[in-house]
Amino acid sequence: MNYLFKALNDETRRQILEMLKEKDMTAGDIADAFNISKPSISHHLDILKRADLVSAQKEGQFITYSLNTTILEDVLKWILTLKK
Amino acid sequence: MNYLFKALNDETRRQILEMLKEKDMTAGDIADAFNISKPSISHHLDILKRADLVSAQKEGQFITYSLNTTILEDVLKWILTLKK
DNA sequence: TAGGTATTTAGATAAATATCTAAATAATAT
DNA sequence: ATATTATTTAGATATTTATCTAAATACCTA
Repeated sequence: MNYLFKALNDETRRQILEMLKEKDMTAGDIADAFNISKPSISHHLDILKRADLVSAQKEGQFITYSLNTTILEDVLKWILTLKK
Repeated sequence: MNYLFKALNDETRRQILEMLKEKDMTAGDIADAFNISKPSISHHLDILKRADLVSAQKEGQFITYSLNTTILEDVLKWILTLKK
């Protein structure tokens, strides 16, 4: 739960998730969408991956990232229990 | 949205919300439930208040905090849009 | 195998944050 | 009025985190 909230607590990472909602993207394409260095984006992707919010598929030279929404169930449940 | 996720990104603060779900509590009672100094808890309560996740009612010498779940709708909506 | 492209890892740095103690504020009670 | 209790504010510190540049790794192609 901690990892999840940590991963979601960053505007850049949330935007990455929103982009991946539309379509799978390579690390490079994701990085190009931001005014942030590739290593920094790589770090953000790593955090998202550790939180299981995205998955990575190596395709030759490229690494394609996909959104994983199943883990979001946990957040949803937690919030819903608060709302009684 | 940023404030909200920031506020939720802390185990202590999430526990406070869970406690307030059960019943309203004074700052002191909340602080007593943790192994953390009162000023630190006061700071956490301030962050929750700024995020509009709790409200505070002054009752004489005491300040009673209550959970405010309406703002959680925003988080729910954001997550649900990700889930398509 | 040599060179190019995609991505990550390593190491450094500045900013944000959680925590503490001490002091300030505010209300109550003697 | 003074002391006591509840809470916050101020200031300091250690840890975490987002970012950068430079270097390493991995794959592809000629």
